[in-house]
Amino acid sequence: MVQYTAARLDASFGALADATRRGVLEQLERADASITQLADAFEMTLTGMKKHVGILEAAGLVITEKVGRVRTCRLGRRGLAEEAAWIERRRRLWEARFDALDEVVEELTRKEKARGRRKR
Amino acid sequence: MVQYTAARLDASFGALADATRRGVLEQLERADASITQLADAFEMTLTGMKKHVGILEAAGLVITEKVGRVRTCRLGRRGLAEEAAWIERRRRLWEARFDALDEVVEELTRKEKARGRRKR
DNA sequence: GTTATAGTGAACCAGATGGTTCAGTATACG
DNA sequence: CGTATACTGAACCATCTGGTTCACTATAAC
Repeated sequence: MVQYTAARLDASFGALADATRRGVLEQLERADASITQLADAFEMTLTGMKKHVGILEAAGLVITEKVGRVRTCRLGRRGLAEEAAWIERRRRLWEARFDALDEVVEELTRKEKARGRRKR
Repeated sequence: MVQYTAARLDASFGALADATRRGVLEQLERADASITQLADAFEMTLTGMKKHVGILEAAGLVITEKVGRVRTCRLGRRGLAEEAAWIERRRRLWEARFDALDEVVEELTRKEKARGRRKR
């Protein structure tokens, strides 16, 4: 699952659109953790935290493994490559667009000044 | 508004978690557009599209200006800098974490092989 | 074998989301 | 002036979200 780009971006941006889930990811950067540990860290019920982990897992950002009665969560190896690529693409194109706009503004300003010199 | 990081990331990742809204951004990369044009392009009611634009605007990704009866939408200058930074940070830290893990695995593999040589 | 721990699943809740329709208002056009 | 266009706002709808509680299962620990 989480394979076609549009659905994948829906899932992962959706997963990132929540401060608790972003916090969980940052937590897992430091160390793998059980559901209980995460629930404690974010002052939430086990059930609530399990839902968050489920969303992160469905988005492919986290993987979990249950050993005995403990489910350990760790960062998914897939990471955020696709998301980063999408955003970077936007940034590059937007900047190009803004630069073009800036030129127009500059041009107008130059003409305005020239007109000012002539008229005033 | 859209100023403090956590709330800003909530808003912008939330805005990006929808294919229509991502599509609108890509559309605006090519040219500014009115609500009507966007609604047509995405086969949606005016009202529906206005809501999407509202969400993008609240996230600071789009700015709009109404002249006469037409509201023109364009890309917001703020762009996706903060979002890109957050994601890139994650990527760098995750890679470091995976590299560390890889070393452990490699170490174990090496030991395993050495043991194999001795015993077999 | 009893008890404590870790997680799971179902059901519920209030509020958000993604859409619609319908009834306006404001502006442009002839 | 009268009509068409472009948007706006309110209300409604089904579904999803983020959270809870409660009842249950599976595993550890004594």
